[in-house]
Amino acid sequence: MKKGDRVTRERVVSVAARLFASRGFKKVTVREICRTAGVNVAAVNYHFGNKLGLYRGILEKAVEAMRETNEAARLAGEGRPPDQKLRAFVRVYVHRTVASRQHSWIQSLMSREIADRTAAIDLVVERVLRPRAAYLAGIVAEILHCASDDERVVRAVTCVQSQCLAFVPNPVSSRLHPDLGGTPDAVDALAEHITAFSLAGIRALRTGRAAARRPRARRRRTQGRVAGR
Amino acid sequence: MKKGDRVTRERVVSVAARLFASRGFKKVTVREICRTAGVNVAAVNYHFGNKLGLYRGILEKAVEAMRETNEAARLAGEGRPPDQKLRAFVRVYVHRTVASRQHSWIQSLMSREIADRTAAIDLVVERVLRPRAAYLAGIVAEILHCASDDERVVRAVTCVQSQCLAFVPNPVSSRLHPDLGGTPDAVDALAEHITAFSLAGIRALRTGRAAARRPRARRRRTQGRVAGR
DNA sequence: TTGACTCTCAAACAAACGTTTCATACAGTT
DNA sequence: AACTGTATGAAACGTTTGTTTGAGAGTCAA
Repeated sequence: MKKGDRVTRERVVSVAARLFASRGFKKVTVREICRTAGVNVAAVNYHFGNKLGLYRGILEKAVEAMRETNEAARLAGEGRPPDQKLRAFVRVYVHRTVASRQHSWIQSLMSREIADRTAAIDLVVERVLRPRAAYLAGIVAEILHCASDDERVVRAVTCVQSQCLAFVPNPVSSRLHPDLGGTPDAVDALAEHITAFSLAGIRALRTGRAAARRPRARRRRTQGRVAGR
Repeated sequence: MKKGDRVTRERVVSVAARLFASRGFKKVTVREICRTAGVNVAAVNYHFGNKLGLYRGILEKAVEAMRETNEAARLAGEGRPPDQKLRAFVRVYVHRTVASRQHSWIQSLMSREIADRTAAIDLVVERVLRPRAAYLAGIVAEILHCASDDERVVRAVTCVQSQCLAFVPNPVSSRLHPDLGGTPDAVDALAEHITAFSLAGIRALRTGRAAARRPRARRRRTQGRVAGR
């Protein structure tokens, strides 16, 4: 039997992406991929050289999708004041990563890649994360009226990104909270929450007003407990 | 040759904890653990039943250490006003997770567990994460003058926790930023940053002041971009 | 000394793994 | 019809995997 010229190849990619995302590179076997896809075991080696070649192909596909998300989130706020840029970015980003079933496998794959560093994590950093961080740093710097490489900016960007990622569904979050609700309105509310929280946090860094009502005096009293183990 | 009564067992645990944390359950072989520990291959099966038994033992050790961190972070702020409680919690927590070389393997193991859900992730959720979330929820609810199960509280707690975790060193963060500096002063500054950022964010949820200058009008204009792919 | 018990060791086991092989089937070209 | 290049199939390959085995070394008590 012959399936067609590229049918097998795409079937394998589709199945493998889902399986790699949910269980990782090592735990998924070539046999399982091929059985699920309904193709022969040799298909992977024929079309992709070997198992790692298949994984790399999927990783590149994920990177491309993430780049598109970056671009869309950037365009959504183009020409607006910085706080609106941030709001637009968070909104698009959260919609895609938290809500979209279409992109959920990417987040799983990435969280695994961070822990496993199986293959080229550098590709993800250079083509996705660094540009994204740079864009957000520009926004934050504008709000704070300071340079993009200011220590406060770098930290604030990390905080904003971490908050967006904190709400992507995973085995832990689904166990901690009943359900976050995937309806567009709920996601909008979530995005607005993150934006409001972050904007207030960023602005607090301007004067350090909320930072320390009792700036230094407390420190010595709690210090002893930290080292305890 | 005989090493001693419990020497082998502890050597295996020590080596395996490090290896599992850095490369995951499936990728680490029993042979490698035993070779590194300088013991026989059969030692794992003799002392722990099988490979999974060894892994579970290590996981329980990690859970116990995390519970201690929770406790220490809670005690550090006992009897203080809520914002000081939060500050104390973040300070202890960040010191242990971000700076301490002693606890770094735990974070690696957990981030892997979230992605892999190899074994009892429920144990971690029930005994560590849920109590921690509940404690933080109490603090936030006190600041916001509302119930602990308010939607804003749940979200704010998630945001605070995500910010703390965002600064634990991992392959991505070390590639994005040159170095966060592990000196106690730098960690103190980081903890203070997170606290200031979070407190401002939480307080912004009281009135929704910073939340939406242009509450709803913008939504329709950006909506089209979200779905784009 | 004897016996029971705990622990370690080298060797081997069966299963699962990624990969290779080779025959064969199809489509397009000459 | 004959040839060529591409794709698929069933079977097998050599390795690595977690685990088991059985002999033996060490310790303690009687």
